[in-house]
Order: sequence, then C-alpha cells, then structure tokens
Amino acid sequence: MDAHENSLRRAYSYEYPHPAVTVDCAIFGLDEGKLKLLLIQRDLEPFAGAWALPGGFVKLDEDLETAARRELEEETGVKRVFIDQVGAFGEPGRDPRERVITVAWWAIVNLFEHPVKADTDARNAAWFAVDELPALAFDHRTILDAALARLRDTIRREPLAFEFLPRKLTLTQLQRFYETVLGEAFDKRNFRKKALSYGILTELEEYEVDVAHRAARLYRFDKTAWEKLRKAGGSFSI
Amino acid sequence: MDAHENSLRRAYSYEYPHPAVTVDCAIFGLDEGKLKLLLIQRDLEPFAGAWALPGGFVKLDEDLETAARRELEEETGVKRVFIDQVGAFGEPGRDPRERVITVAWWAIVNLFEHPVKADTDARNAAWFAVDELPALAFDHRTILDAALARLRDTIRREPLAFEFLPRKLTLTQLQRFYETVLGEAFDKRNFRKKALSYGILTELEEYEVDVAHRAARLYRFDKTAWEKLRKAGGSFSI
DNA sequence: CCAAAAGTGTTAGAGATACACCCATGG
DNA sequence: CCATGGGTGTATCTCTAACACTTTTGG
Repeated sequence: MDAHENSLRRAYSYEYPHPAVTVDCAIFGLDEGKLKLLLIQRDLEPFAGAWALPGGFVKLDEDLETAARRELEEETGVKRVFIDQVGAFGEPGRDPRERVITVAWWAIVNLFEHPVKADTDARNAAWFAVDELPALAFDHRTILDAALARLRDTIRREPLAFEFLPRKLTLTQLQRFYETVLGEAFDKRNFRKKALSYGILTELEEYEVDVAHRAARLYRFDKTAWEKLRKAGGSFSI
Repeated sequence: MDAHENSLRRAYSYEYPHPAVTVDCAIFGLDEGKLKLLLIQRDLEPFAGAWALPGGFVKLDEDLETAARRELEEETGVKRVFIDQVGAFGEPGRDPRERVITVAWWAIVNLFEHPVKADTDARNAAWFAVDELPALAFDHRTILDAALARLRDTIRREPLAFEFLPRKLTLTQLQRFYETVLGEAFDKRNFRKKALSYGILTELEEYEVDVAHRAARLYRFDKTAWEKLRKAGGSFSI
C-alpha cells in the first residue's frame, strides 16, 4: 500500500477517534479609554483559579459561528455583535485531559451601548486591560495574541472602530481609540482630514456635554454610506 | 441555573459528543503560466467521482499543521513547503454522514523545482487551472474561495511569489505571475522599479536560454536580504 | 483669567502613475 | 529583415507628513 492509498483509506473511513471540539472567544471592548478583554475565572481543574477566554463545547447540530455567538451571549448578554474567526488551535496536550481542538473567534462588544457588568464575584468574570492581563489558562495567551493581531490588522482597513465607540462620537474619541489599540500616535489635523475624507461620518448638530472645556462636535458613523462606498470599490484605511 | 452556570458546567464537562475533525489542503502551484490547484477524485460515496481538496483525519496525537503537512506530502511528495491555515469550516451537514469539522490550509508547491506528476489515473489526482475547476465535493468550493482570497491577499504583502517560481527567474516571469493570480495588469517599467526597490532580488550574470528573442536576465530571490529587511521593520508590497 | 481640549490650512516630500522607444536575438 | 519580447527614464500627480496658533468653555 502506498502513501496515497493510505490517504484514501483514511479519507473514506470514519473509524478514526474523534477529538473534542470547543469554541473560545476573545471578546474585546473599550472601557475607560482602554482596550479590554473579557475573561472568566475557572473554578475547576485544570487551571483552577486561572483566567481563561470564555468558551465551550460545540454542539453536534450547531454551526461553529453559532456556537461562538452562543458563548458570547451567555457571557455578555449581547447579541448581533461583530464576530470573526481567528482560526483553529489544536496542539496535542493543550488540554491535559484529552485532545481538544478549539476554534477561536474574536468579537467586539460596545460597552457604551451595552454596559456588561462582568465584575461581580458571582459571575467569576471580569474585564481586563489587554496590557495588564493575568496569566491565562491553556494556550489562551497564544490564541489571544493571534486575535489581537487580527484586531489590529482589521481596524486599519475596516471601519470597525465604531463597533467600540458610542453611536455619537467625537473625532478625538476616534483618534484616541486608534492610538490606544495600535499603540501609535497620530497627528490631529491629518487624522481628522483622513477620517472625514471617506464621507462615512455624518456631522451632527450636537456637541459633547459636561466637559470642562470647549465641547466637541459629535459625529455618527453612516453605515449606509460605507456600504455604498464599499460597493463602489472604495476602501477604508487609517 | 442561569446561562452562566450552564456555560460553566459545559466548559468543565467532557461528556459532550465529539465530532470528526479533518484537515483539507488547497495546494496551489504555477504551471504553464496558470495558477493551478491539486484535486483528488473521490471513488467512494458521498460525492463519488467528484473532485475534492486533498485531506484526511487528524490523528489524536498529531498537531493540526502536522496533519496538513502529512496530507500534503502524501499527495505531492514535497516537504517543507509554505503552508498557512485558512480556518475551520464546520457547518452541520457539510458531510452527509456525520458531523465533520475541517481545518483548511493553503499551501504552495513549486512545480519548477518539484514537478508533481499528479495526472496519472492511478493516483486519481490532477492539477486544474483555478479558473477552470470542476464542481467540488462537500463545501470545498467555499473553502477554496477562502483560500484563494487568502492567497491573493498574502502575495501582495509577502514575497511568496518566489515559492511559485523557479529559483532563477526573470522579472517578466514575476510580473506575469502577479498578473495571473491577481487578474490585473501592471506597467512593465513601474513593476520592475518596484520589484527591485526592496533589494531582495540578486541580479545574476546569467540569462534565459532557448528563447526566440533577446534573452532576459535572471534574478534570484535573496531570502537573507528579505529577513534582514523584515527585521529592520521593512515591508514588501506589490 | 486660566486650564483644557477643539478646531483649522499650507507646504514639502515621497511614492504612484502614465507613457514610448530602442535593443538583442532567433528564425 | 522581421517578429518577439527585453530593457530603460522622466514628468505629473496624488497622498502623506510635518507643523502652530486661535477658539470655546467651565471653573
């Protein structure tokens, strides 16, 4: 039997042992000007007491994205958020008990529109600033690094910043967001010029309130304009 | 019991039924100036007779990338090629027999350096031009489309074109490659200027042979120069 | 009136694009 | 000598980057 026949036999056999399959979610939000990640504290071994990405088993009749959204909603109560796959992580031994392959996702929760109270002991869940994270269980640090890379890469090319920010936002908020997530400073005038150049921000006749200085004008992300721009072959880039 | 406790119970239980997990590979190569894909013809149901991406089950003690490389080597005999994950595909019903989650990969085989004879009936495998593909088994068309998108996206930013081309290549070959894969024409002078501007192509004192016109100069991709450039924070872009 | 952040234009430089002709070789 | 592709330079334009002062508001 050559390697090819071997491969064929395998491809047509369902006798192979099956690993466990889970989904894990890196759920990001913006809070107090910091990029935060939602973690849950494990209470059972392995890694009891350690913090981990929310996740769980995929049901046999459930799509992978559905499973990820279910976990996400169970932890945050929020539906219809942006979610995207990071990839599959399946190193043998990543879970000491048995072979577990996990499909990782990253998601954005808008903490301005949907405050997620995760900081009560009862829930064993908390938001952590991504640059002040505790040690994570399993290979979740690796998964998170991949998710963060995807997040940073994506927000440069897609107008996803608005998923993090209030519906009515100032240009300075937008700039601070990019500076926080990308760890890079932008020139105020150039940033504003560029942000406005795509025509996807509607200037409102409203202003910040309760600030101890000149109130900034508010803008709203115009999703329709963005979809029209995208259909016309346009792109977004910060 | 609230949703959270539910989630915790699930997360700590290993009682869940396990799906089958496979890897599938979109193996690309350049042949006769066309971007080609290696497919195998199924001889068993479901989809008997249909063409499919090479793939197979993941062994319980085997890393996902190792499994993908094993399948790839079994089909092509080639080791140490570029390979990268596309992602996991797991729609229930994508395999009519049982729940199968597949982790898809895309890979490049250099058909100039390693001619892969896949066109014999015995192997039931063949290279197809990606714009003249037969109908594919399972959801492999979806997987392939994702792999193709990844390929096109990646070759603009990483010097992966050289994985497709002969070790000694002409600038016209390089340009044709990009034009073929991206479906876009480039200006000859601008293309050459840009390709040479990164300093990752070594000009050889050798020329094409056996051509019915002026022989073109040969260049070699300088991997060391590219690694040095990358470490210095440099980038590549066509 | 002071502190704090909002808001605003111009210039210089870099990189991208557009473009046409002569050269070398084999048949 | 002809057909085929190889090889080269410049001008324009667009986008990016650098840069400083006035305005508004609350305290």
